[in-house]
Amino acid sequence: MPELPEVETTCRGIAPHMLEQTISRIIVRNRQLRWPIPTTLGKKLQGEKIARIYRRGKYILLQVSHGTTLFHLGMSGSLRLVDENEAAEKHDHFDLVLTNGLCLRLRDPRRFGSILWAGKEPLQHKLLKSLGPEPLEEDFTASYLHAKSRQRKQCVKTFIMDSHIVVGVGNIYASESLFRCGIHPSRAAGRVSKQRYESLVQMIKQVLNEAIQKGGTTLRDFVNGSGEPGYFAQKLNVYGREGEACRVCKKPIRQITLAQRSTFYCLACQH
DNA sequence: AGTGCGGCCTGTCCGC
DNA sequence: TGCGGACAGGCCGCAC
Repeated sequence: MPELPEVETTCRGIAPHMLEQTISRIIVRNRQLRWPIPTTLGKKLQGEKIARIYRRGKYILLQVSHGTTLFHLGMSGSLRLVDENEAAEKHDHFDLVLTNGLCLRLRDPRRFGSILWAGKEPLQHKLLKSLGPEPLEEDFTASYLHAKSRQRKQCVKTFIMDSHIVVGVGNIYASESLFRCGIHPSRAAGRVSKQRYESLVQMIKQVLNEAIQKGGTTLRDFVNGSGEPGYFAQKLNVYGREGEACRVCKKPIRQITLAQRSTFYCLACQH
C-alpha cells in the first residue's frame, strides 16, 4: 500500500526518535516475508548505534557502523514506534528494540514487505542499484522521461510506475498525476510529447509533495510512525472514484485495468 | 532489451 | 449467515 509519501512520512516520523540510539535486540516472530529475514540480522544489529535513517524509493534504510538494513513495506506493511512492553498483535512480525525502551515494530498482514541486510554499500544492493531517479530530486526531468520513453509502446501509466524509470510513483499517485496534467493513462509512453512530459513531471512532484504534507494516503490501514493515518485521501481526484463526478467537468470518472492494476481517469479531461 | 504476466499473502467486501 | 470470487497502496523473476 505505501507509496513514496507514506514511506517518507514513516521515515520522518521514526528517525528523530531512533537516531543515535542503541539497539538492544531484535525479535522475529515470523521470518517469512517476501524474502526471509536473514537469520544473522540480530547478531549484526545487537549493540549497534543507529547512525542514519533515510529513504531510497520505497525502501527505508537504517544504517549502523558496519552496514545497512533495508525495510520495504510491500502492500500492507507499516512501521511504528511503540513501547517495548506493548503486546504484539497477530501480524506484528518483527521488532527492533532500543535500549531507551522504544521498539520499532513491523506489522504486515500480507507479508509482501521485506527486511534485508545490505552491507556497507546499500545502494549497490541488487534491489537498489538499478532504481531510477527520485521523483522529488532535480535529476527527475521532462528531458529524462522523454528520452527514456522514445519508441516505447507501453502505456504511460505503467511506464511511470516502473521503479527503474522513476521510483516511488505507485498506483494512486500515477492516476492522480496523469489526471492533473490531462494525459490519458493508456496513451503510449513513446507518444507523449516533451511538452506534456514537462507538465507530467511537474504534477508528479506536486502530488507527491502535497501527499507528504498531508501525511500520506490512508485507504484502509496505513499509519505513520506514531500509528496515525494520513489525510490525502480526501484530496484524490480520480483514484477510487469510479462513477463519481469529475471535480472539473462533472462527467463520471472511469475505471480500467492496465497491467493488472486498476486505473482511474476522466474521459473528457484526459487525452 | 522491452513487455506482460504469475505469484507471493491475508483481509475485506460483494453477490448469490 | 455462509461461501466463492474478486480485489487491494508492490514488484521480482521469468518467459517471450
